[in-house]
Amino acid sequence: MLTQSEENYLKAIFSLSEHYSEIVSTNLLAEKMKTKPSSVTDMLRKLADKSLVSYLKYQGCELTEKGKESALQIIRKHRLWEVFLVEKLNFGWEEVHDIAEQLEHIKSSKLTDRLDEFLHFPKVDPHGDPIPDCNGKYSNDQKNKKLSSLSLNDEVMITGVEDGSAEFFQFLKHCKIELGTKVKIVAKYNFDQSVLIFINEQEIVLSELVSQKIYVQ
Amino acid sequence: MLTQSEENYLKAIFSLSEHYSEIVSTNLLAEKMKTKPSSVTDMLRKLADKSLVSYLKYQGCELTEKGKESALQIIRKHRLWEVFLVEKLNFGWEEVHDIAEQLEHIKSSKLTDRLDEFLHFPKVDPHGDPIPDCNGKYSNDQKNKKLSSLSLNDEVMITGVEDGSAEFFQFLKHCKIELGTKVKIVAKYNFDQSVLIFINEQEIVLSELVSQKIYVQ
DNA sequence: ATTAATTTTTAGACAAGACTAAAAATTAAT
DNA sequence: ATTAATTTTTAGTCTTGTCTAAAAATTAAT
Repeated sequence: MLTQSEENYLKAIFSLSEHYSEIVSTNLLAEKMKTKPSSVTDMLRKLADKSLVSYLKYQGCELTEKGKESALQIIRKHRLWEVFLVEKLNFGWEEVHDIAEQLEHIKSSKLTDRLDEFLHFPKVDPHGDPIPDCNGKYSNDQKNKKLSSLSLNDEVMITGVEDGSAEFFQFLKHCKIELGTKVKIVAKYNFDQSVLIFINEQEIVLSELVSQKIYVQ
Repeated sequence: MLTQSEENYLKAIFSLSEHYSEIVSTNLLAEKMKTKPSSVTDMLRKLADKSLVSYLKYQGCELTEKGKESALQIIRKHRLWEVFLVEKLNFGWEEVHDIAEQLEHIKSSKLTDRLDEFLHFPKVDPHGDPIPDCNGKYSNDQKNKKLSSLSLNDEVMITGVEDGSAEFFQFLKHCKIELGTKVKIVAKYNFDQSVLIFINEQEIVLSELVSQKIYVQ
């Protein structure tokens, strides 16, 4: 049985090896976990003892198959609860993360599977991230094309956003940028890589940073 | 902010002072918490430091107003989640307790209130226990008359059951005893205080112990 | 009213998870 | 190829919540 802390480490390692490299360094993990490298070393030993990560002193760590499976189950729970909070309890995008962060640690696979069924087996969470099924399988075609990569006059639909700060979500909310919203590229400015888009019957400018955090299809 | 352990102690003290006496002894609390009296003493100091209980060495403890409020909020969450599990996710009586035991520690009063609304402000949980409102107020008229106190030919409806073991709930399920089920007393046997009841088109005998754990109106 | 039995508290220890400061290993730089 | 800078680990400490064993207080019994 995993502690909450162990679960959080697994999730962090999974996320870092997805976005950076397979092997995750102690310092990077410490930064992600908002803790000290020495604490990370301690925890990596424990996770290695439980065969959840392979860990070599001074080399970094990597999830084992068992570790990956555990991580995916936690991610599954996190994203299902986010769907529940938004769809059933009318929470906003920006509010759900912290609550789901708590709910993801509830231990009952029966609860998870019943929740999945109750929500009609959603494929993505409210940010467009894929939800692993009960076997940990998921497809990630929702979040492969960034808004920043589009050409002039392209017309697309928003399918996801990068995990961001509450303030970022607040901004999206203000612009009424939601999953499923239709967007057209009206202009691209090379001097700062910002884009002018037509969305919800009006035009708005998105900075390069923002346009790289929005996924479309 | 309370730890999960502190919350569990508050809940236990609340329950014991309801069922036994206002002032709760260290040993009784230790038994309820399935821990040692010395651990209880340690925790009572902490809770007293936080003004959640009043505690006098060798005398026992009692919840303060603040402690009572906290306990009621935890109980509110526990019972709302039980309703959710039974009503929305089709769990059985006997399965919900352990999961609700985890869910009750999720910290977000907004979540609790939204859940309450989503469930249409239920007054009682699946066992007939009253659910405190967001101010901690509740009425306890559902669980004041025991089935064991009825007279011959009385016809009543089941409004609650005592908190019991999974095996007890299994037994109730087997007899199809649910909240709202109609019952008639067909016979009372003085030699062992058991009762013969007519329920769901058939007659069954309930032992004294069982009939004392079922509430009616 | 002493003694005996019970209850409760103290003292000291342990595991988990975190921290600081110092040491060791690795990587980068001249 | 040494030295310097960086990264990572070790050693020792702290807090929370638990435990055991022993001491102190309370209650019961003769």
